[in-house]
Amino acid sequence: MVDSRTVCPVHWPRAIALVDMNAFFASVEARDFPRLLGKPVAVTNGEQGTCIITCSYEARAIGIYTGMRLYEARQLCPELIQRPARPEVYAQVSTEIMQALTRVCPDVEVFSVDEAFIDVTPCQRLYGSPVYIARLLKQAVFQTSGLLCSIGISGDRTTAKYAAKLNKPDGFTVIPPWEAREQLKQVAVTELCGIAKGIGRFLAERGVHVCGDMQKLPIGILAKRFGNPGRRIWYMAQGADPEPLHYDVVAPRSIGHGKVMPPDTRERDVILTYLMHMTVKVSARLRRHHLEAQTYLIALNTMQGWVGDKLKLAVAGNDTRELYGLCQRVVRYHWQGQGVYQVQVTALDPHPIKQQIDMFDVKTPVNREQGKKLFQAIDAVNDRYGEMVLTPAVLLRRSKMPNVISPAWKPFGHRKTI
DNA sequence: TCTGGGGTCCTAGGACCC
DNA sequence: TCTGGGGTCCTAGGACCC
Repeated sequence: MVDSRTVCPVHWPRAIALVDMNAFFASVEARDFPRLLGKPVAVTNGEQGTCIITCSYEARAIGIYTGMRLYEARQLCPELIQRPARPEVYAQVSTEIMQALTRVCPDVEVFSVDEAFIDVTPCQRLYGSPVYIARLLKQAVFQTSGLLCSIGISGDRTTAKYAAKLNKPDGFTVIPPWEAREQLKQVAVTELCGIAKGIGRFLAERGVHVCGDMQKLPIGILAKRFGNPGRRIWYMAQGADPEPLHYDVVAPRSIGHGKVMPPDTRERDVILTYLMHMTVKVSARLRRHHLEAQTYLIALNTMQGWVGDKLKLAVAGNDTRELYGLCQRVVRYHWQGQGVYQVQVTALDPHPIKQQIDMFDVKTPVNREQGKKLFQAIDAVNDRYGEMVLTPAVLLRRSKMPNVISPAWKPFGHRKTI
């Protein structure tokens, strides 16, 4: 969908592309199981998953969408095909795609498992026009993965992202930077990445509905209410988002897992078992990345809202048993028997393991040295034979619990959760 | 439609200090 | 001990993303 006027070989002062895989997980399923091609397919977390993570375009055409309940979707479309997610496969495909993009242009920001921003500005010297480079990127994705993607290209990241979703699937949308402001004029502000309900409401109350309205609003109003992000929004609406791309893999601020459980669970043992499961996952992930944390957030979502606490270990660590000890404390002191439907265990401010000289062996519930060796052995087995092959006995009953993948998974760094 | 799961960043305001 | 002035740290909560 390239407008002929826009295919001009001039050098853009700044050129940003966004590559977005179409219905990524569902497309991988269809690629690997051709009988799914052209059919309505919904991907869920495991066979038991009741929430649709993503679905094919055939399903979307019927009105099915991400986040929908499976039973609801089946009412719309009885012949809907459910596929359990295969996180390891998606992770692998994603990694290969990101590497392929990097070979075309080195300046790639991995935005999520199925999206990447590419700053193609410098590559213009090598390849020529940004439009041509975008073609190369699209080709690279297809040659590597056999999958189609949508590309948006413009002079800033927000406009590029907006462009990418204009023609899906298999889109190719160019908005030259000098046309961005004009083309956004009639676009609802909430279409832009970064403006959701809260900010959208604030803007609407001030008469700003489409991007063109933003000029009526002094930037200072947004800055006062939302700080720097507010200031950025003002520019975004005019096709001039100043935000640069971020290439560094930064250390994570938190590492956590949560799980929704049967509603109104009141059995202490069941709650503790779920917490144990989250504990095993969080601590294993910390160890895999050679991280530890001192503070953990442990919380239960009850019918009356969240209860829980941030608890500190005497010394930063990642020992499953110590962490579980914190969970027991939270249940003992913060839970009064209310119905629980969700548990959460999160390590806050994880940092690389510090080699400490334990001159005064701090009194902790477990022997740290021994614990370290034990978990090194457990992790080694699980790395080789699959997650949770070796796991606390109470979790065995639940061992069918699937690995989940979130669209926020990134192929590099710590957000690799599987 | 929100009970899927996993994250990020920012701000206001209180406590505390000199 | 009478609306000084400036700084830090921490937390809760809001907003947003895929």
